[in-house]
Amino acid sequence: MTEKPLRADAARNRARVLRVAYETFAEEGANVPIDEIARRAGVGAGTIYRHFPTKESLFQAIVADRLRQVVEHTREQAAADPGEGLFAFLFHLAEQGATDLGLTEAFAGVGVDLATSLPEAEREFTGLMAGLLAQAQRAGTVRRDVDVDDVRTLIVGLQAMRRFRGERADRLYPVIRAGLSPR
Amino acid sequence: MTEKPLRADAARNRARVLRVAYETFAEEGANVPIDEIARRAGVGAGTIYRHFPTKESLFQAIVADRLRQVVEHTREQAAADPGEGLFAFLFHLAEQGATDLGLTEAFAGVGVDLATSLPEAEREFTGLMAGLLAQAQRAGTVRRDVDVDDVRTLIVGLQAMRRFRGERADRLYPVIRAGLSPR
DNA sequence: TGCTAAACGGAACGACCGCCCCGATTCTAT
DNA sequence: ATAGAATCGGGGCGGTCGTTCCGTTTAGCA
Repeated sequence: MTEKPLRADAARNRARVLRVAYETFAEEGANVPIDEIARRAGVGAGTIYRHFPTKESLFQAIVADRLRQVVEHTREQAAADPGEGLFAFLFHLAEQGATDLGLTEAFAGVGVDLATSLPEAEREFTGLMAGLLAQAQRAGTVRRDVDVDDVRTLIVGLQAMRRFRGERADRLYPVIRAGLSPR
Repeated sequence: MTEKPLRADAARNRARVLRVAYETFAEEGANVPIDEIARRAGVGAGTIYRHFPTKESLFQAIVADRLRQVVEHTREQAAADPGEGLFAFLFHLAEQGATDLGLTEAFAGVGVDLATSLPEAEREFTGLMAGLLAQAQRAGTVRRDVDVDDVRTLIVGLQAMRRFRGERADRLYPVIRAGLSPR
C-alpha cells in the first residue's frame, strides 16, 4: 500500500516526464515516439520505461489526470445552472479536445480503451454525464428520448468536428443545442 | 495523351488490384500494409507499384471513385424531394462510412488531403453540397444561418460517430434533423 | 516455334518505433 | 569521504512497413 519513497533524482525525473508527456501528447497525440518525449524531457528513453512499464501506461496516466480535471471543472459549473450543465459540459469538452489531441483520441479509442483500462475514471465520467442529462431533462432544456449513450456519441462527433475542423466547429453548437431541445 | 494499351496480363492484374484494394481499404482503412493488398490480390508488391507509383496514389484512386459514386447516388435522390435532399445526403454518407473505413478516413484527412490531391472531385462535391443546402433552405426544411462549410463540419462529425459508435449513431439523426430545422 | 520486351513477384533495403540491456553516473546513509 | 545501491541514458534488438531491385516468367508477334 505504502509506496517506498523515490530517490530525489528519480522523483524529479518522474515529475519531469509526466509534465512533458502531458504537453507532448496534447500537441502530437498518442502516436508520438517515446524518444520524442524523452528528448523534450532531457532524459533517456530508458528512464521513462523505469517509471512506466509501457508507452500505453504513460498515456493512460496522462488521460486519467485529464479526465479528472474535466470532471472537476464540470462539477463546479453544473451546480450553477442545472438547465445549462449538459451543454456547458459538451462544449467544454469540445474546446478541450481542440488543444489536447491526446484527450480526443482517448475518447475515440486511439491509444487506450477507457472502459477496460481506466474503469474507475470511466464510471465516474458516465455517472457525471447521467447526472447532467437527468438534470437538464428535469429542467426541460433537453428532450426526454436522449440517453447517456447518445451523449457519448455526441461527444465523439463534437470532438471530431473540433479536431478536424478547428474553430469552424463552434458554429454548430447552436445547431446541436437546438437539436437537443424538446420539440 | 493516348495511353499505350497494356499487355493482357498487366490489364488483368491492374483491374484485380483495384478491386481488391477497394475492398481492403473499405475494411481496414488507409493503413493496411500494401503487402496485405498484394497477398489478397494474389500478386507481388512489385506489381502494385508498377501500376501505382505510391501507396497514396492507389488510395486516392479508390477514394476518387468512391466519391464519384456518392455524388451520382445523391444526384438521383435529390430531384425527388427537394426538402429532404440534404438530409438524405448526410445520412447516406454516414451509412457509407459504416462499411467503408477508407472513405471515412479520407473525409477526416487520413491518407489523403482531398482539397489538394483531388481538387476536381473536391470541387464537384462542394458544388453538390451547396446545391442541396440551397434547395433545402428554399424548401424551408433547413435554417438559413447554416452554410456549406457547416455542412462539411457536420459530415466530419457524423462520420466520426458512425465510425466509433456504430449503429448507435443512428439515434442522433433525429437530433441533427431537429437542430437544422428553422426555429 | 523462337525471340524479345514487358510484366511478374518476392527478397531485400532503409526508415521508424517500442522496448530492453548494461556500463556509467549520481545519490545517500554512514 | 566513501561504498554500495539506485538511477540514468543511449545504443541496440526485433518487428513493421513503404518502396525498390532484379532474376525469372510470360505475352505477343513473326
